[in-house]
Amino acid sequence: MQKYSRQREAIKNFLAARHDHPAAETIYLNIREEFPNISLGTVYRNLALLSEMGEIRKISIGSGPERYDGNIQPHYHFICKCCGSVLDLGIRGMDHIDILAGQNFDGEIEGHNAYFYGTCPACVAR
Amino acid sequence: MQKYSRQREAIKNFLAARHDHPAAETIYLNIREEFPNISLGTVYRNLALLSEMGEIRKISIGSGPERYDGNIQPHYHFICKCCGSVLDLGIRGMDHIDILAGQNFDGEIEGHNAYFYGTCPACVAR
DNA sequence: CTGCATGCAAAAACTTTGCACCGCC
DNA sequence: GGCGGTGCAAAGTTTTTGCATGCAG
Repeated sequence: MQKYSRQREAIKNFLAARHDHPAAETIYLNIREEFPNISLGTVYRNLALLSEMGEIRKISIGSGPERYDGNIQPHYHFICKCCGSVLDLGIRGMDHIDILAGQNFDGEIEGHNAYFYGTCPACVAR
Repeated sequence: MQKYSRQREAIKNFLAARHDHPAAETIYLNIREEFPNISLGTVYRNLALLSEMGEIRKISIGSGPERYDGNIQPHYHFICKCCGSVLDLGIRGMDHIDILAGQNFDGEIEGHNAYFYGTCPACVAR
């Protein structure tokens, strides 16, 4: 059975309040303001636990450290090639792609991971 | 200017002949049969070069080491949660998703990365 | 009390890099 | 011969893990 932990709670709350998809290191540095003794190991352990429990989402962006998202509603991400930021995209009508993918495939498709890349609004303006 | 290198050629040919999307380590172990003195560093350097030149494709599968694909034709991948194998999927009609993604977004979408996951035919049978 | 969670540090896993030497052009 | 490529090893980056101690149930 799992026990309550203030550290885990703090990590979860921190992620719920952010929308910039921070990496473990960033989370660590921020949580440390509330728990000066917390260790990076604990942050990683709790991020793994929370994402297994489905309370947060782990997102791989192709290079660099993994990012974490407190928003577990289905949505997609956009990665700016220019500044590296990770933005949320609200895309509708993409549920069918699993079916599309399964059409000439004998295995069982459960789902997919996808992200888009390009130049974000801020970098386009610059 | 870039020079010819037998090692790079061998890596490229090796990838062209495989369809299982090997990791750098696997490529290294195999190329070593032809070039017993080749180093892992050289393998990584050439994989980076080849993928920058667009002669091979680097594919991130969410966890573990990066995989490499000698097939540069546009196609998608399927990752088996059971055995970890990476299979090719021939999916048609997914080009529109970049447009879909750009509909409520002010940045510029260049493209996307996506992979599907589930249970592969071999693991379903088992 | 019992056992999961933590802090700390060491280690693992993966990839990159500095440097002297080698070999393509 | 000049310069990019290689081999080797060291180091960098990100993540995991062992262990003694702490704290929730």
